[in-house]
Amino acid sequence: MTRVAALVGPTAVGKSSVALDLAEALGAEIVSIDSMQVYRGMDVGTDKATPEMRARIPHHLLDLRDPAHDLTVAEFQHEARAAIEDIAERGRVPLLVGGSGLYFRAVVDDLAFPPRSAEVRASLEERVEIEGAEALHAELVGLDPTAAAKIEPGNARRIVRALEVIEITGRPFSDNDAWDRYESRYDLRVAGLELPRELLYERIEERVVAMLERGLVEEARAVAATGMGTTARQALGYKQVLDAVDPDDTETLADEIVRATKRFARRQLSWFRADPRVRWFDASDPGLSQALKAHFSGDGAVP
RNA sequence: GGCGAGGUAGCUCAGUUGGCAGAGCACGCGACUGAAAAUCGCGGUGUCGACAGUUCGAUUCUGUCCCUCGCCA
Repeated sequence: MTRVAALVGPTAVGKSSVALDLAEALGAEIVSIDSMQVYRGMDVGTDKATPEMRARIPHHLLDLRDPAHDLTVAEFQHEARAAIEDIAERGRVPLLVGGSGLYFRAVVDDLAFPPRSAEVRASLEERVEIEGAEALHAELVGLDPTAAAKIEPGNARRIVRALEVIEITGRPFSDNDAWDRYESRYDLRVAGLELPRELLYERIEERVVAMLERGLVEEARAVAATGMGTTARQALGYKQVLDAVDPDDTETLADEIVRATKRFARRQLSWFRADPRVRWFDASDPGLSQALKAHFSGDGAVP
């Protein structure tokens, strides 16, 4: 089995800089597990690795698409696995670094993503409009009770997807039981980075201010001018810039981005906390670097 | 100093013809199957400015005081 190391955690804990040091120590190359850094031109807002960092350690899965063209989880899964194989074949260690929970599991676990159908989806979405999400949820209860039990009746997005898959594949949406198993297809070792909440929030605030200073507003407008798909369009920071009522009111803008980012960080944490494979490390610990190296190069005496 | 408006959750405010105080946001927790930086679910917020009076019962009515804002001087 291919040996894979992973570093996960919420935004702004300091994954990227730790990753560089770690990659050097492990003889690793970095595979970004980030749903937004795959878009070209979205650099300051996604805090993408700089050219200097990339020169130091090769980074994969960055700048895969123009923002106008959405990249799906399934495509990401495919590309990331290819990168992992490539790195391993060259005798180096793939180091996965990022905070996109679904993308992480898509790459590392045997999750299958049934195809999509624009027509089926469109008709389902129309029905949500007229009948309401609850009605479709009721229908899902009849078709796939297991899936229905796990999806809230108000969550139109997930209900639509479940019904779409059932219609396309003719099988229950809940068939994909790999979901609950947390069994990686690789010889995987995961480290999670965390910080006391207050500190994490402070760092988020500082980071947003820094992004604004580095020209987030200009970047967002430039990218928007060349076109943004639905996915890129909702990226934190970009969305707030583009939706701003008063573009000159930087204070309100910064405030909104900070709030959204904190909310996001919480959701990231709740995602990774649920993964039993993650071994947590305090990012403010002076001995962090040492501890991580020990964790990844040790011979498997992991919890 | 006079007149007016107001003081209720961390914030913005709603409300109670007198009967256990409620929304949004924030915050905490959770779910997560081709948009996931998405989408959705659950949860607690409290001397209702202070003191006195009326009342079985006052955040609500009355009085005094304090504070904030606006206008006038």
